[in-house]
Amino acid sequence: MRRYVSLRRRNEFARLRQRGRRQASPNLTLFTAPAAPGDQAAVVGITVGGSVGAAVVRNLVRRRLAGILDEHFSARPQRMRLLIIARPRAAGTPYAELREELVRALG
RNA sequence: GGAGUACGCCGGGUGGCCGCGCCCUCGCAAGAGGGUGAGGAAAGUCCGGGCUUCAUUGGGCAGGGUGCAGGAUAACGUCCUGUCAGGGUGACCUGAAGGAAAGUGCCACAGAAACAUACCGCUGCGCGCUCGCGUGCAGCAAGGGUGAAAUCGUGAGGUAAGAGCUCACGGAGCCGCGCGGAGACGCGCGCUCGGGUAAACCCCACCCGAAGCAAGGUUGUUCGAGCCCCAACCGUGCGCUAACGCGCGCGCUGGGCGGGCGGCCCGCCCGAAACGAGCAAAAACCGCACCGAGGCCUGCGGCGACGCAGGCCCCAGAGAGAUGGCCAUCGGCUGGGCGCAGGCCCAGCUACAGAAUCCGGCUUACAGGCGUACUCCACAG
RNA sequence: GCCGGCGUAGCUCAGUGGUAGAGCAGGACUUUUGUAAAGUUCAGGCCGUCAGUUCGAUCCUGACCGCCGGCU
Repeated sequence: MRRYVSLRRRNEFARLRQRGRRQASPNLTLFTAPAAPGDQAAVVGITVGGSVGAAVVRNLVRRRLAGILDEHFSARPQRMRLLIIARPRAAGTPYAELREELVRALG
């Protein structure tokens, strides 16, 4: 079972972008907010835009980020809302580096 | 052995840890077990179809596409076998390859002239004189020069000078005839010998209704405009009149007006059948993931594309979107080092790329490797 | 996913089968005590890339590349 739930609706993404706390690092931009009432686990959205690369590259980045989050939340379950936006540089960043960056950002 | 051509394929294997979608079974549930899960291009969206909705009584115009022949196919701009032209020593490759003696347009600059022409010229005759030039008329298109292109090429004859004017060899054209071929076309004979451009308009032949799965279906609701007008005759009803008749309404017919036939016209239909606009909409289910122009194997027919028959198989599918991440090891290729050699060691590289309605093609991207057939060169027997 | 449109000077855009332009911006000069404005003048482009048709392509045809938009 996955350790987090996906954000689904367009307006939820928009709300998190506007109201969430913003945090930037070389490869990623993060928006975080406290969990909404009714959330059973962390609610996460991952955005990988067209500027990152072609479909194969975008899929790889998204899967790596999802893998890191899964590992992280299974060790330390957390209820929160999170939006991760991959920046273009993330395409060429190795897995270990990406994991370190994301884990540090999550605290 | 080297260089190359064509066709068909593969494009990592094994193991460990942590994970994901869908389906089935069990379970009240949390969950557990089992099965299954990207490509040759899934890409670009360039063609062709299936499917869905709209339109459909028919015709025309406009528009778009294709363009050697015959065939294959559900269809195609694709494929196959040929023809012709061009390229290559060759195996083979490439070609939007109908029509320019239907018509119109365009062909810059240069050049006399780009469509029918004569600048420098050549020749004959006449005249003039300063006696080798000028000029008039007639003939010629060989030479010069310009251009991408100047009207068959070369040689000989011929002539005042010349010219397919004649001859030989060669080239081209369309028509006619004969022969061969299913045809494109080829061969022979006769005839003719004045450009190019149709990926310019165009002509000819053939083909095409429009949109697209965010199509569309099922499950609702609100609003807007609109319900028509005119008329001689005819029919009919009502009213007035003693009656002839008159008036009004309706119908039929005709005309108008409005609407529809997705670009236009003819023509047709309708006048309340239905039309238009919005919200719902942040939704669910279907379409849609088992049955197909399906895949694999074998046989038969065909030069081949392909077709037919039999057997076996069921083969990804969501709706923020699964098919992954990390590690080890074995491979593969390239380079370097060591070794007589089998081989060993080190380093680097291990591609292009990710289904969303489904098929058939085309095009583009791609580390590296395999197989079959054939060609040329070198060497050996 | 499906369907459209556009690439010309640093920027915004014309253009057409025959030597590629305009405005703004830039350089130099004139004018001014100086600056601005104005005027004169100069430079800047393989017309997105690669093939094909043509004597000749920015233009016509095809394939790629990049950018922008619409459809629930």
